[in-house]
Amino acid sequence: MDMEKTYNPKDFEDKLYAEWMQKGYFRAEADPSKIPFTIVIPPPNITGQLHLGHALDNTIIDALIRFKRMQGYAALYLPGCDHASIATEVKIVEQMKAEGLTKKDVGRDGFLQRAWAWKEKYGGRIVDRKKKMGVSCDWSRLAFTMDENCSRAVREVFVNLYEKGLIYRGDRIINWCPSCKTALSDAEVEYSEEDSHFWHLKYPVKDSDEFIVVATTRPETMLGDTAVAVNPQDERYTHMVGKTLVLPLVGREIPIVADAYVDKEFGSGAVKITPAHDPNDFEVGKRHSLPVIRVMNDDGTMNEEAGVYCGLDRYAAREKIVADLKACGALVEIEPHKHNVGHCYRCHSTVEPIVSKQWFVKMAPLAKPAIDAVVRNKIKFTPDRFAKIYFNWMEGIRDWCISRQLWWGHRIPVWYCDDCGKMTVSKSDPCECVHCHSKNIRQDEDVLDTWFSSALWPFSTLGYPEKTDDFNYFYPTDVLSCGYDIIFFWVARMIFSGIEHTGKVPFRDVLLHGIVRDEQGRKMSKSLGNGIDPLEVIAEYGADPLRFSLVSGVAPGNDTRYSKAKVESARNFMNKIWNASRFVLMNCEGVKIPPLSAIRLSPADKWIVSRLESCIKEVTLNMNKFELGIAAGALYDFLWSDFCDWYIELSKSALYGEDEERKAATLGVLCFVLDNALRLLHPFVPFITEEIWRNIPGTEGSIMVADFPRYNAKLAYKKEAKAFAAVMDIIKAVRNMKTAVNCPPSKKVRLYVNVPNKRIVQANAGAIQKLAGASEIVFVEGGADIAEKTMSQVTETCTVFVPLGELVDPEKERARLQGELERIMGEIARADSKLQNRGFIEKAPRALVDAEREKLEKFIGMKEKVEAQLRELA
RNA sequence: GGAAGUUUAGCUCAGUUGGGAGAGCACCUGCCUUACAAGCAGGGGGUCAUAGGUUCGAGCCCUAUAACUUCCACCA
Repeated sequence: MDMEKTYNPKDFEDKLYAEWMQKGYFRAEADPSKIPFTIVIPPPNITGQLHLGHALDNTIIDALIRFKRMQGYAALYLPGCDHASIATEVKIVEQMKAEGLTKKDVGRDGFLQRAWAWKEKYGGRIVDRKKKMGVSCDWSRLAFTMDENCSRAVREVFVNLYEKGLIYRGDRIINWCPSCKTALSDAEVEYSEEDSHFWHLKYPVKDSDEFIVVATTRPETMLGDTAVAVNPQDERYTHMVGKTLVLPLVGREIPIVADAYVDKEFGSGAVKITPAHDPNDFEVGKRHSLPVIRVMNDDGTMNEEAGVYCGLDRYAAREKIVADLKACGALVEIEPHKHNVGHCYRCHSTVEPIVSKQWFVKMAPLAKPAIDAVVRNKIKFTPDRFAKIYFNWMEGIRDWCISRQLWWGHRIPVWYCDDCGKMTVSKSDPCECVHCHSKNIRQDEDVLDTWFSSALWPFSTLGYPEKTDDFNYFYPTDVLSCGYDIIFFWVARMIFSGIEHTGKVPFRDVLLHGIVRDEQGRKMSKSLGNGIDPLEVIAEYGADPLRFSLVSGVAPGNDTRYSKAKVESARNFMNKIWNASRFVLMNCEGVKIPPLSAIRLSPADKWIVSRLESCIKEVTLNMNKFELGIAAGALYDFLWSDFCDWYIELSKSALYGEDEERKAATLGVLCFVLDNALRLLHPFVPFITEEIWRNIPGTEGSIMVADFPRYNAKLAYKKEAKAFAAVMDIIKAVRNMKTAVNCPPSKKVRLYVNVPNKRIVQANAGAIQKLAGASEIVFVEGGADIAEKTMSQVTETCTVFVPLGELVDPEKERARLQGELERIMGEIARADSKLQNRGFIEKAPRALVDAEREKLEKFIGMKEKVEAQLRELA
């Protein structure tokens, strides 16, 4: 095999992806002989740029999918994208604005044409770009929230909910975005604290000198006041309840009402009531049958009810009203005040609570089973602390406003009859009113909240409402992975929707990850300009390094920081694997490689095989626990330290030796370990593992569909691995001593070794000579039987002596040994104090106490040996 | 107002039923050792935020405090 000296992902990533596609490896079939494993993608917006959040999510999901696929599951990673009603509509409006056009100019059909054109152009692009990440999505099932099937599911669900009385239409206070000119759900409002004021206003009592002071943060809403409320227990005001106030500027007569909602202690204890523009006031208004006077238009300007202020923008009106109030003496005080202001999550305009006729989903009956499902562990959150957040939201949930005054989206399947005035709610487009059979029917102008269709994603993409084979086989899905920032928008709504419409929970596990932040820990955002385009990272470093860097060091639910240094470190790891493989494969040329079962394993072989098995165990365990960061870390350590730094180096004496059988055996072990390691690693870094794996002698086909390694207890070789430590200790000791005296590593030295297990040292003499830079190894029983002056190192398994020669200063060596002695004395003191502790002896597990005794003995032995060395030097 | 998370080496972070503090990067020293300088070998560096408690034993469990971050609520 011809391998370049450095890892160059460009040479093979695209090529391999095309090949996987062509071979159909991503396709998941409803195969009764297999167990299904399904993950649906969190559908990206068709407006969106691919960002690192997607990259993280894609990597996590793809790693899980590839892991399960290799384990023999029918693994389906279902891709798609979201029409993103508001976000897309905003983009199209911007696009038209650039051409000097408005929605009105192009009309609904013209607008939708543009939106679909946008979807064709960009929707495909964002999904396609994910291919660069190496994700093994089943592209034959690519879904879109507005495609035929998803739209059918939306209608089905809407009508069913309506018929059950769980969808209703009514006048409620909703969050209104004056810029997007649509209603928003509670979840779509983001609050942030802003510096503002309390304006204290004086409302005079009719035909009296008395007055009441109220305070407001939105003085312009006073035009819509229809009462002032006080607490019924508040003695300051009891005598005034029932009296009439005259609203300044407007002159409207409004009552003083008593309502327990008012907090006596807060402010003046009197609250102006504006039922049309405040949710609490709306409730108060209902209780007291107050008129609802809306003073604002949909675009945030004041309407005819505002009288002289009509036509002014809400903020201009505020200024003028404050000035006028001041002029007429009604303004008592302006007090600085910080308060939380709601903003549209798409355009960030300040939202206005406004009374409006909208469609709602009644949440209480849906929330209950959705809570139960998590309580009874039918759905498990990872990390489980997010279950609490979920409960908290679900338990306090209010009805969901689902109608949007937009054009791009699923149009509400309700038709109004111009003749009888009744509604027809239908899964298919009706041609007449179901009540009076009139043909004069008009469909509701509004569309549904984007999240209404996203909520159905795990089943609408699998064929629902039809009971298709796919639906029966792949649903419920297994894991839902996404960022914790969309628990409310998406996860919670999928849970109650799945339960309500399919009778089953939509997934068994919710795996949440954090946000990918920039190097300084800031959120990546357009305004900061600190966003990173994954495609640029891939172009520079490759997809595998990006994937590995994203996944290493992450824990579920935790935010993670992106840095170039991390990607570089991952790239270096890829390069390391590349070169280790190059080394193995180069040496394999022209050699018949025996299978592991035909090899008589050397101690070193058993050691690395043992390490491999424990790595398999750890990786598998952690993948199952969704601890991808730990699994990736275990692989990094195994491959770099155990395999490259130790085993490959150890293997060289055999590979460059004369013994052909041993050489072939060593290559057999190298290939065995490399093969397994690559398969373990494949879910994280699919490209490089595939590129190398298929060149390993004995492998066939694609690593994508190879078996994931299984732990084999017969290959654990625990005892042998432990014994092998003596060999490694000798090598480490010699290196250590050489460094301590500035002796070049390449300088060959004679070794004297005192070790109980001579056999294992003898068997690895070649490797020791090579790795430690030794000329010969002489076994001794102690320092005394060596004829020359030496320096020495005592390890847990052996004592190693190296002749001092002329290079070394005996004084320095004495100092070094003295330091060593102190360290050992410290260990003895630590172990001894533990063993002197009656509580420890009596209460700690027996094995632990025994281990501690063993350590103590060992250290005492080491101490004696070091002291002997010091005497020798004297 | 309620809740959650974080606090461990200079930096970024691991630390899986409590049992001798870890990695990467950075730093220092020495190496072009025939896979790899995107490398090899060796090394320095941490009262695990603070204060109590439980325990024979606490980075880990409990309580309180502090700082930072986030989510929810929205008393005008």
